Amino acid sequence: MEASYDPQAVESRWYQVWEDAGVFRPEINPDGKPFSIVIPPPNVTGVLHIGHALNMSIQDVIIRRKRMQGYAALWLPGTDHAGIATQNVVERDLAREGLSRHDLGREQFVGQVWTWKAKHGNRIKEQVRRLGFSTDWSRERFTLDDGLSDAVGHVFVELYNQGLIYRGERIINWCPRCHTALSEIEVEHEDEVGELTHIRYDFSDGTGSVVVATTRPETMLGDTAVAVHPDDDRYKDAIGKTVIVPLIGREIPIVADEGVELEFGTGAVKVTPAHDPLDFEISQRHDLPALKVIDTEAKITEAGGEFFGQDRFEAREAVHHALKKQGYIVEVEDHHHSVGHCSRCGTVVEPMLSLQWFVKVGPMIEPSVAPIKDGRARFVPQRWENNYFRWMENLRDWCISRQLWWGHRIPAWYCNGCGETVVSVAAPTTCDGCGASSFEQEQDVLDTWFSSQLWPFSTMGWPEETADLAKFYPTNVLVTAYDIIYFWVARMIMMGIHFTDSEPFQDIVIHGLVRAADGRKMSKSTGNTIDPFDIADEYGADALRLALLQSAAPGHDIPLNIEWIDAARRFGNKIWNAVRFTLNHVDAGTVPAAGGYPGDPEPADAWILSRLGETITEYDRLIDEYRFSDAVGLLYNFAWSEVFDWYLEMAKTSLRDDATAAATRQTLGVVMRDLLALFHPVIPYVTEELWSELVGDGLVAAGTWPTPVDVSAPNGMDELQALIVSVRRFRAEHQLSPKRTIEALVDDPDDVAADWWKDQLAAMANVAAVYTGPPDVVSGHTRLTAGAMQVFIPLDGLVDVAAERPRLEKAIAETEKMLGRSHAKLNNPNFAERAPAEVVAAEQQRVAESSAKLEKLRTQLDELS
RNA sequence: GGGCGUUUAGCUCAGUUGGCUAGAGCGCUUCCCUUACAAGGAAGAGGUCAUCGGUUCGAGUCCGGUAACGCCCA
Repeated sequence: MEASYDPQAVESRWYQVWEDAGVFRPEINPDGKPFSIVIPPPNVTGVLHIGHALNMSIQDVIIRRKRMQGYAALWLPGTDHAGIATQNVVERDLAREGLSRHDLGREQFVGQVWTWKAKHGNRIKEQVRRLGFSTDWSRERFTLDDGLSDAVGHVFVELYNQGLIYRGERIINWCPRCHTALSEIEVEHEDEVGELTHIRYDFSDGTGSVVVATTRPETMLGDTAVAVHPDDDRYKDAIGKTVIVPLIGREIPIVADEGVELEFGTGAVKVTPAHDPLDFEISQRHDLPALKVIDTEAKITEAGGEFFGQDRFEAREAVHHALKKQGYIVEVEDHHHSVGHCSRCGTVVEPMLSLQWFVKVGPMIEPSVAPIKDGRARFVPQRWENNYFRWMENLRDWCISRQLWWGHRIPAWYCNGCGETVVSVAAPTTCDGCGASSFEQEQDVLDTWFSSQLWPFSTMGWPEETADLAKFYPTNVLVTAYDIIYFWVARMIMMGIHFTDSEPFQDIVIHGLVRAADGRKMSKSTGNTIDPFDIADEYGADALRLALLQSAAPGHDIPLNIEWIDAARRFGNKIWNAVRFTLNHVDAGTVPAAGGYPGDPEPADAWILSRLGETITEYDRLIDEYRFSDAVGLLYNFAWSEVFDWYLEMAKTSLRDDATAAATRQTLGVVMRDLLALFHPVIPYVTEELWSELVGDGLVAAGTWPTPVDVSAPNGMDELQALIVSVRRFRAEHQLSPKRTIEALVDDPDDVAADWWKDQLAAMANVAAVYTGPPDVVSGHTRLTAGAMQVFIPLDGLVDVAAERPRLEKAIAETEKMLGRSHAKLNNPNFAERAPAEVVAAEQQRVAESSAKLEKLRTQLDELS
């Protein structure tokens, strides 16, 4: 083995081995209980970012452990087709050649996208492998696969037949750049400072005017009413009158509607039904016409008169200018409001009246909330369920049609004879209405989320009743960041309940977003992204995974600091070297893959085995509770602070003695082996490599999960460790070289430690101890205590007696303070009365210990002089 | 405007049934190249747990108010 750990060499070696051995297929544990996770499918156009790395690191910990525990564990990978994003990418390529998708035509364009996907779609797959994630590639899925597409068609037709999908004219969010409708959640709202323009609309009878306030003056071109609140005294008399739209000259009514906010602006609002959702609702209630003044290019339509053809923002200026010139502008004030942007391209979305397909969500809300309410499925951490409930309660019908070519084409046909709409998976042959046999298929495709909402079951073959579906659905866990609870999680629950009569997963594990070290969101535009593959190349995939998991406190964002990754990398080197040390004493490949604990361990061996058992129990508990940060922290500290810093050092002493070496060699081997197994789900590469050195039999990836060892710690270990630390501290305070052996007398009146620790004290603190009991004359010694045990160090010739004084005085002061605190507690009658007995007992114990210590310290101070 | 979250060591963060003498990593100080590891070891300094009030024998932890910051929704 190399003296230091080289992640690159190790991490390129193992993935293929795992795959070839079929480790990632549930079939490796044919008799195991099924356990399944479906991956949140990344976007096929994309590259994995550090958020994916976190998301998948968590899933890998869960699934690798379950696999080692003997479950038939399935982690199903795949990607989604990301309608807009993918189409955009290919269109961009075309644009470079001066072409648009319309030059190619639909069929050829879609072919081109498939070609692109074949060429670049494997990138993600390679990245997933690079980071060591143990997905079952034999079950990889893509949302546009035949099977998944069948599921989409089936669901669309069913929902349509159940009256839960309809086509209608509604206000939708239109992206003028992507040229498609967007759903509410594809719109990102950003606070912006705009202007609230107050415009005067004169009554047509010349008796006065009302002033309306708007953030979008250009939409006035499409006004078909002015609305006020029915309870607004200011406008009581105006209701029923008509006003003239400035610049346009159209006469429009003033209506009373409860939807108007009394406090906003002047209390009177202009109503533009074709370009504002609220206005559209008002128009429905008052039977007002909707007039489109902005087209799909975000340009003013002919209805906009002299502004025809202008871009909407240009028109805003122009309209404002014209109004001002003609004296209609009463006031302009700064105004903070939120403006919707296309989540894909950042363009300001245009609310627009449009004929689209919608899912009627109302009837599905209650059934989707129920499983969370009654605990059949749960969010971890639980607080996310509130967000879920709130969102579900406010759910509006979901616009699912997209004016794209890349995606599932809507299975609706329009009869060329009578215009009848036929919804069916296969193209209809004859029209029921008119008997015609010529149909035109709907041009639009479905929102990508429409297919990914089926992911947990469509990937397993649904609606076919496949073996996988029977065995692995519903899945056990879903792991995702909180930002797509609405987009995705809620819809999967909705569809899972509706179509499979089962919640698609039991535990919904929500994690945070990985942010830049300064806490800001990572984004390409601010240029503060960290590429997980750069990290993997420089520090190793294991280091990245370890750092992410250590930081992954449930549901909280993670500011990613490169120092953490560096620390994680150093851990790899540390465990590497610990195994290297082990192999100096244990023959390579001789440690059994499981079991093999010594029957008669030496004291230090017994101690570490007992601590190992406790650690396993706690580690299991924390992972079962999805507290990955705590779990990994626990194991990390156990490995480094206890196994490496204490046990390996104590083992050296035992290994030198033929009488004790055998048990320690055995312990060393199994403890290191179990550590590798426990760490494997977190840092799979280095542990697999070290396993191959140490165990030489099978793969840890297909190994057995350790179970707690039934061994008790020997008496006296705590005291021994405390004494060693005390001696080292004494040495440091008095600048005594570690090489200088300290002579000491040791007293162990209760015989807590027998005499096994004497060699340890010598090796770990360079103390030549004589085990005698206290010296005849204690004066001139300093005394280090731990419990009942004491070490007497003669100061003569070692340190100036006076130099010990400050140390003792400080220790006395600290002990007095502690004693005082304990006394105060115990003197409080309520404490003794109301606190649990064990707490009181512990406090009394503490008093006893502190008193004894204090007494010794005081005696010692006297003895110095 | 509504909701949620955060505020703990110089920095970034843990701290889940209230018992803490409050932890980790990095940074800092001192010593040590001891044959697993200097990508290391040993010892140490550093915190009135944002703030005010309440509940309790006991509050970083529970409740209420305030402030600052962040996120989501309107």
